[in-house]
Amino acid sequence: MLTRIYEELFEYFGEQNWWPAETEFEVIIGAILTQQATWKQVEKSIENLKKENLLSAKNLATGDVRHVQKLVRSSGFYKQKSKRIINLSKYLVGKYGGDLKKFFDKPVEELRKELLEMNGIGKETADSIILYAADKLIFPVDAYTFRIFERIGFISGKDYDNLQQLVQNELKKDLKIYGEFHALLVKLGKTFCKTTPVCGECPIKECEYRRN
DNA sequence: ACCCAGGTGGCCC
DNA sequence: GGGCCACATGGG
Repeated sequence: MLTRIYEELFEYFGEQNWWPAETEFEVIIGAILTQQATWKQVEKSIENLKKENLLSAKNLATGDVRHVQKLVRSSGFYKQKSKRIINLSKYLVGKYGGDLKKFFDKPVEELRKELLEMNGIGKETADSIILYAADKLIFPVDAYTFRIFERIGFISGKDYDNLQQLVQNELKKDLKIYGEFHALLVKLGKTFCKTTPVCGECPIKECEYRRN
């Protein structure tokens, strides 16, 4: 069933090519900045950081908090987010010399646990980083994914690990497919499956919501 | 003017 | 373990 939905989405929306970033570090920063914010807002912040040459763990680790606050302001929650990306950078420099290859070089579960210990990194952010930056097989679940699968009638309630398992058990274990599926669900959510639904041209035929 | 966005952490029960 | 709430800018 999920594979079928994946194919419907891919056919309707086309390839999404996530994550939009030039470097692995940029994926990490973007993943934190985009929490409860739109990608448009994050793009501005990323651009600002890039101009100031702050998109590397070593440089950001020594960045001035007030300065970084101004640069990421557009992403919202800018005080906590600036503190968090600087702290994370310090950690990466302190423990891995800022070398992400070393940071990522461990089993998925170990990497996930390490990420979740960081302040400001929860399950979705951790899993996004693991999938899109570390290139390891794990499926990120976000608010759209919950909403869509709930309306389809596939789940009830918001159990992250449960939904993640459901997807991972059914979907072909392939990095490209995991990455595309997550991106396509976000695309679907933004387009048709908003808080107040606009089902109209939605490509998901098996959705319970439109039948009722 | 209100609602929402590619969440997370803290506090309460 | 679940149910609130603060965190904040910017677009519809």
